[in-house]
Amino acid sequence: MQKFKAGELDAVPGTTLMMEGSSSPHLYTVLEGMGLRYKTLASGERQVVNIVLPGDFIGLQAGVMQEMQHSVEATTDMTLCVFDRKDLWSLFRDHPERAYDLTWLSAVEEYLLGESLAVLGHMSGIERIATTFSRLFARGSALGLVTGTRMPFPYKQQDLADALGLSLVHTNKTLRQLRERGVAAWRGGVLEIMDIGALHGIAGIEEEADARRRPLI
Amino acid sequence: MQKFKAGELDAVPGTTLMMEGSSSPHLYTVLEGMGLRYKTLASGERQVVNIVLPGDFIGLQAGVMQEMQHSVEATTDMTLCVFDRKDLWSLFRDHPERAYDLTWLSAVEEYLLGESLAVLGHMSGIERIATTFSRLFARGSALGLVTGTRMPFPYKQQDLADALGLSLVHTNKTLRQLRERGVAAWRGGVLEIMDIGALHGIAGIEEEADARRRPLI
DNA sequence: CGATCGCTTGAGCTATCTCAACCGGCGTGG
DNA sequence: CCACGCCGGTTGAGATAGCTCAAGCGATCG
Repeated sequence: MQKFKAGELDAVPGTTLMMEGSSSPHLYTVLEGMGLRYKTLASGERQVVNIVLPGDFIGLQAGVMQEMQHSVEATTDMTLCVFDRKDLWSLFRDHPERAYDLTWLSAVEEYLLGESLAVLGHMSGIERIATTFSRLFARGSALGLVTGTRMPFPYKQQDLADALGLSLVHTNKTLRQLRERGVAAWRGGVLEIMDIGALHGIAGIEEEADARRRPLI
Repeated sequence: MQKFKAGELDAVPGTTLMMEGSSSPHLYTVLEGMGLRYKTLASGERQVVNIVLPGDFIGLQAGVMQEMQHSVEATTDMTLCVFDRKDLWSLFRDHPERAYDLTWLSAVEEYLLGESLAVLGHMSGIERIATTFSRLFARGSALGLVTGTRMPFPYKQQDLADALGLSLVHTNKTLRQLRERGVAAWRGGVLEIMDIGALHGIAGIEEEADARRRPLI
């Protein structure tokens, strides 16, 4: 995509990269850092749609639709690769293989959202957290963010609560349970998986290893 | 897309058009009828991801990823326009404007899933149902499915429950509430909106039409 | 006519919510 | 350098939305 790259952007924690309802002139690829993608509801509450990690593409919606339907915010310092939105069409015209990749990304995104939907729709608090930790850890592994049993997870409990549709209080108490049971501990921005078998057990993952799942990312 | 059309397919109620985990040789556009898109969870429960209406595209995931991550089933008789999966790449190569449309569709899909996520994450039972009815009615209007205050909605209560992450019993009791309050009644496969204002009120839609779309600072 | 299916309703149970308070660390201003 | 205020996290207690179990009902079908 070199010829589409318009520059690089450094963002500090708290920066809003995309605003719900607006139409950004830029699209981004995350090179470094972590963020959050979220929607703000009529009630003022926040639904975290997903966690943004390196490699993620930001702004496809704004690219093909009129405007973004969610906001994106930097949680840590981030480095982003910037593209011009207006180049998007020429990418489709001149680089079909790139366009194909983009659509693939979008399909993966859709897949992940479907998974999340199932988590919110059918799981208890502790199952939601365990599932989230498990998937996050897998993603983190693929990205080389994992060191031994730990990976950075620089969010607030409120962020996780908003992602999982749980109250802050209940999230906190459930995290404590996982900690006391020796399954996983999340403190000081670091997630430590102490017993991945137990974690999968809680998450309802039947340890089928690779029988079924192909690496998506 | 004429030149990609490979044929038409008629499906009877209950037909599985796409199977989770499989890789279909065909993609479809819905010409007529209604269906359901759903995931089956490890626990055997079902998460309805969304409702399939005429105009919807089915199978993009199978097209660009290895396999489908959800199943699609016909609820009523359906007529579908069939495409060959192997033509997908040539579409990107030779018809960028079509490829662009496809990506647009995918982005819209992602948007809808994000909305659903917010519904499951932050709304009470009655709010979920009201929101769903409201959105459905809007979609139905655009498709010309609405006659006066009614539109066909040929599903089971269990389907709605599986979509909204509620138990069947609670769904039933909540539907009764809406009926008794004179807001909406769903019987015999027909959804009737009796008081759309009240419906929006419950759904938390503030009737501001277009005023809302500019919270830019 | 029995069986099945979708819908309805009742009753009790509990996961999760809300309200409320407190605690430790950190940054800022006096 | 201290004191204060704020933020994120922690904990307790009471309230409740929604769950599960269980039973009954009417229509449709073979």
